[in-house]
Amino acid sequence: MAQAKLSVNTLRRLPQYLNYLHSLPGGTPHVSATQIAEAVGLNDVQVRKDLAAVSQGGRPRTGYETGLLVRDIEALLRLGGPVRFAIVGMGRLGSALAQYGGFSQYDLHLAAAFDTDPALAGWEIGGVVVRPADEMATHCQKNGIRVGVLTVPPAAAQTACDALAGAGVETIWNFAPAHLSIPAGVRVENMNMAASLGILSRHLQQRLDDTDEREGSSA
Amino acid sequence: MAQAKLSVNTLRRLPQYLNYLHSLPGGTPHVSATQIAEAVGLNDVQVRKDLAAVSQGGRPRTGYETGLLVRDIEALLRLGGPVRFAIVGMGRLGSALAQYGGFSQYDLHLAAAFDTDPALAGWEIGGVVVRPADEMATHCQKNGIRVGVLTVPPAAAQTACDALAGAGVETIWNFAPAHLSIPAGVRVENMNMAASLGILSRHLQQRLDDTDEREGSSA
DNA sequence: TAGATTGTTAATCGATTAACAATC
DNA sequence: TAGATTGTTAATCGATTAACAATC
Repeated sequence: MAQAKLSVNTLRRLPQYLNYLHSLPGGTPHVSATQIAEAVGLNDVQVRKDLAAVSQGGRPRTGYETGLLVRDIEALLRLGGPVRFAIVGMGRLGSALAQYGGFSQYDLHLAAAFDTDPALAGWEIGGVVVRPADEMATHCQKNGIRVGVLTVPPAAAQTACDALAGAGVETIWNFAPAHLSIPAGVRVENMNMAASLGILSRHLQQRLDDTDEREGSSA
Repeated sequence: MAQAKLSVNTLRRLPQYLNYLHSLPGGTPHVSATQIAEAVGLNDVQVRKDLAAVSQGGRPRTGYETGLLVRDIEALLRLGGPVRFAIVGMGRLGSALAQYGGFSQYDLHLAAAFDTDPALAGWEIGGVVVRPADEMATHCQKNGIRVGVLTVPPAAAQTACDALAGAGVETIWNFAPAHLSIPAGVRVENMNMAASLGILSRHLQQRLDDTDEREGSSA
C-alpha cells in the first residue's frame, strides 16, 4: 500500500471513524467521507485524507464500501499482530482496566498483573493471576510482554517504572500523577486523569483577562 | 497578565511540568527551563514559551522561582474556580474514578454519581451517594453540575449522553467506546482506553511497508 | 567581567483547509 | 448528461524550533 506516514492525529481519529461505522444500521453498503465527517464533527477533506492513508479508496458518487473500510481501519490499528501487556498496580483502577472488555478489539491482550501487596497475590482478575512485583522480570521476559500499564500510587510509580524497564518492557502507559525519570530505552506516555478532566472542563483555550500591564509596574 | 491564548498542547504540558516541580527536593529555590525541559523530555524553548504564558517570568542566570512557578501553573489550571462533576455509570471504571484521589488538586469535585441499576442506588462511593439515572436532571440542576463523566457500557452510552444533555451538562468525557450523536450545546470528548493503548503500543507513526503497487493490480 | 539563562523575533515544519480537476 | 463525491495540489494556519539580543 505504500502508505504515507500516519500522523498521531490521524491515528487518534481512526477509532472514532470505526465507532461510527459500527454504529451504522446492519447492511449499510456505503458511506461517504462527508457523512463520516458530519457524524464525528470534522472537516470532510480531513476524513478523506485520513481514509486515503488506510483504505483502497472510495468511488465518486457512492463513497466507500462500509465493510471494506471497517476491515481496513481495523487492520491498520491491529498492525504488527497481537500485543501482550501487563498491568502493574491492581488497585481499583488497575482492576477496572484488567476487567475492561474493550482491549481485544485492538488485539491487545492482558498477559500479566502485578502488585506489591502480598494479600493480592494469587487472586485472578481479568483472566490473569496477580503476581508479586518481584516476579516481574522473569514473568515478562518469559511471556514476551513489552508493554506495561502503570496504575500504582504516585509514591510507588518510579520504582514500578524502573522494575518494568528492568523487565524489558519498552512502552509504559503511566496513570500515576507523578514525575517519572525515564529509564533508557523506554517510552513513557503519561495519562493524567485529573489534569485531562480539568483541561476539558474549564474552557481554558480562550485567553485570559486582558488587563493591560504595559507600564510594567502594578499597585 | 494579558496572556497569549494557550494552545491545548501547552495546557497538556503544564501538568507534566507541575509533576516535575513537585518531585524536586524540599527547598529547591530555583529551576531553569532547560532543567525542566530535560526532565520531561522536551525542547527548552518550548518550555520557556509555555511558562511565559503562565508565570511572571524568570531571571537570567537563576531561572524561575520554584514556589511561584508551582503557584502560577496551579492557578492557571484551576482557573474559573471549582468544577463540580458527575459520574454516570458506577461500574468498575466509574467506581475507580469516583475513588481516585487526584481530582482535588485541580479543583474538581465529584458531586454526584448515577446508575440505572437499582441495586447500586443508595450506596456511597467516593463520597457521594449513587442515585438512579432518572434523578439526573433534577439533581444536576440543583447542584450546579455542568460536567459529566460517562462510564457506562457502550450500548447505554447514547441514552446516558442524552440524559446528561437534558440535565444541562455542557461537557461530557466519554469513556464508552461507542459513537455518540452529540446533542446541541454539548461538548463531548472521547477517551478510548483500548484505542489509546493500541496506538501507543504499536509504533504506528512509522509508515507501513513500502511494497510498490504502482501497477495497481495484485495477483 | 564572562557566561548562563531568559525572552523574542524569524525560520521551519507539519497539519488543516480550500480550490479544483477527475470520475462514476 | 448532471451532479455528487473522490483525490490531489496549493494555500493557510498554527505550533515547534532556531537564532539572537537582553540581562542578571
